[in-house]
Amino acid sequence: MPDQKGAVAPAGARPAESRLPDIKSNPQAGANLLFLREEEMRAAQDLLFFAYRDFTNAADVILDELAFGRAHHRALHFIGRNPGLPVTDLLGILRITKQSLARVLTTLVDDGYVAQTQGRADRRQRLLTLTEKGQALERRLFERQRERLLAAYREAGAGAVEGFRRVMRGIMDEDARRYTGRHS
Amino acid sequence: MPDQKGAVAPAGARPAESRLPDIKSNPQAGANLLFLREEEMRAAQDLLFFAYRDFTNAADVILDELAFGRAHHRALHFIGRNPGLPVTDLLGILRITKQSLARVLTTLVDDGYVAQTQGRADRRQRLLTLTEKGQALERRLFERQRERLLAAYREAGAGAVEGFRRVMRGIMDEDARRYTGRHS
DNA sequence: AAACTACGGCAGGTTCGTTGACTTAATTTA
DNA sequence: TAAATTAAGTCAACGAACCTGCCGTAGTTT
Repeated sequence: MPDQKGAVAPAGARPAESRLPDIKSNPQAGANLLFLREEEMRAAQDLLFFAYRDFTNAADVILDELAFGRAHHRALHFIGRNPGLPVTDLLGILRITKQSLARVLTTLVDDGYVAQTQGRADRRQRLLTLTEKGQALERRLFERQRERLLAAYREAGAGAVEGFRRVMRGIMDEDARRYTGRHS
Repeated sequence: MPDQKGAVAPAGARPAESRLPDIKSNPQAGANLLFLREEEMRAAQDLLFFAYRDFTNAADVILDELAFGRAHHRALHFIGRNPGLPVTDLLGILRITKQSLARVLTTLVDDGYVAQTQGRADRRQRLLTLTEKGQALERRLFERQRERLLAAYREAGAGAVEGFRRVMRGIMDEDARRYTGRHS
């Protein structure tokens, strides 16, 4: 969408003080700008849908092998990234109910991918960690997504990546912004 | 993650030709760079999860009112963006089965949000469009996501938005890249 | 001692995705 | 023109992953 403004208010066609499009003095240009804004927002909806769809899809081949779903992958990812995470915190990250998490967590623990250890400070807590088997699986899943991401990052360049990060963090909730800030 | 390279190879500590970290001559720095890369990729997984989670969530309040789900929203969005879209094309965009789509499409048509017209060139086709009621609903849903997105765009700035676009398009599949290119 | 919290589990329900088989109508191909 | 293919719809059955509401146990806080 390059330089649509120029098409609406070509330089030299009017006195100097109205070279930039002005919504008040030129309702036509204002409407046009609003339209561009709107199209930009809708295009972003597309971007989020397709990028998320294809990114998550990348790991599905491996998950299918093991009869696991994406919920299992999400749990593995966040436990791997936060060793010793209490169940309540994981629930807060995933924003699902205890029962939904229990279903995937039970199978992950039973199959030896995730270990639970009693909290020292608060013995009610079950702190979650990946076993070696769990780490190995998480790594396999990660590798698939990594390829895709690495290619995208390399192609886009460092500046684009920084912009990507800024916009993505702006889209998410305040608490998620805080959480993602901890890691960087 | 600013300027970690400087910490590994401080300027002036070595002859000029090795100021930039070199994986071959300095395996320690190489391992460190690989680690940074990996952490960067995992951080991106977080970004995609949280941004998508909170972005899609934004419209849920309205969907709940009408007893619709996200599948309905996705259909409304892509039909609204592509008036006269044949069913097969919509299936290709959403990457779901005919039956999954039929379930939401039937209710959308029955409730008067979506209209089907017979294709002129190929009369087997049912071309999908939003009715006025459908457009109004799509707009309401869109407004919720728009606020969030607009704030993120405004905060991040135009350069960051361009970077965001580049990375997102890099993550998605080839055909999705082609599709998203059509609109811009 | 009472109230609260962390975790687990049960019962039952919804949304949204799946496969497979079959029909109708229209188009394309041999 | 007959046969094959395609667009769309439909039925039955299933599965993944979410939900609410309720209860129990153990540990912590007030």
